Amino acid sequence: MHRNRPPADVFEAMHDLMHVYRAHMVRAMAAIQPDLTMNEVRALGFIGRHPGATQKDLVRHSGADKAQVARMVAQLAERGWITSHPNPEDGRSRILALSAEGQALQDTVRRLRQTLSARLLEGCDASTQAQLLALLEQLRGELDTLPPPAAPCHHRG
Amino acid sequence: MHRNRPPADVFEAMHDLMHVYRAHMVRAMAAIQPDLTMNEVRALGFIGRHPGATQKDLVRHSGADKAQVARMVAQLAERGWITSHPNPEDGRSRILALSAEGQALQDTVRRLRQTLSARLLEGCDASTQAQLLALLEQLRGELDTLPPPAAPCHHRG
DNA sequence: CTAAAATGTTGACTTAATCAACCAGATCAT
DNA sequence: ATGATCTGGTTGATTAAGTCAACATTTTAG
Repeated sequence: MHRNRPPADVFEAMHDLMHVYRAHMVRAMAAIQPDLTMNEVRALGFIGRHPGATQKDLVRHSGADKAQVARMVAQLAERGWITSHPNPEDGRSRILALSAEGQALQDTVRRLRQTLSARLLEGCDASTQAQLLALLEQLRGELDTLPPPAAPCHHRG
Repeated sequence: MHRNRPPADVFEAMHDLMHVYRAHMVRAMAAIQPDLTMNEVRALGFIGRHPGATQKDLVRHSGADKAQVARMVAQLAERGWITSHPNPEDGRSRILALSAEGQALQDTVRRLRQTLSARLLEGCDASTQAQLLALLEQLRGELDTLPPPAAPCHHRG
């Protein structure tokens, strides 16, 4: 058991890697902000990366149900991490943005993640790192060109 | 919105990629076996890859609660995907293995995953693919050397 | 103007995950 | 051996997460 034989394909390897990475992040996050889910961290990241985004965008990106996103957003706003202003261009939707505290937290998370990834990649030279990153983005680009799935995904990640 | 600016670090890129990949897999799996969770698929994969594994091994690998693993295993056995024989070397534990149906399903899943990954990687030459795979495994190896997290992770993957 | 679609919100419900107590088989100390 | 302790596994209760359907409001199409 626990033979750790090499995985058969890229996704299996990546999945395993993400699993371990996730565990590390969860642990580190728990030390900083215990009452913050990984989903919430991810939502904060998206909002920070996409200023002016609306809830619908978050729904599309996260793949989660819109009801669930609504609740998460409400809670994040209630806890002061994000703001949610009405959209002047569309009376139905609301524009999301990080609050100052949310921005600070987001910076902390990003620093944490970069520290972890730097620690991982310190064995590789710069060109290998760059190649890996480029490759990952290329892969995602190709995945996006494939017919998108109709069913909502469970995500968690 | 949906600017898709390049992610800042490897994990963000990998996370996004895994997200899209996962959605594809979920969709494909739903067409084959609608009543099968990704967690269950992953458990089947682990059992298939680690013959003679016990529930404890699955707990350690998946990071899920042992109660949850017990329930999942029970359900998988009830549905005929796996068998669960008593361990002759330890009266408490039970040895897990794929049934014939489970093995067949596992093969289907593996083929599916490999098709998807092949489709993704067809743009890369063989050496790049090999390098990516090696890099991923190296990264996981390094992650494993870091102090393991105490808290159980939510996984979903 | 009306009909249909889109965005969010809410409530009821199902599923997954967590926690704690527990049992039986192993381990260890004496 | 005997009892204390530990381990793998099971069960029940509780909590969190995710899903589904109905609704209000606004926008868009015809």
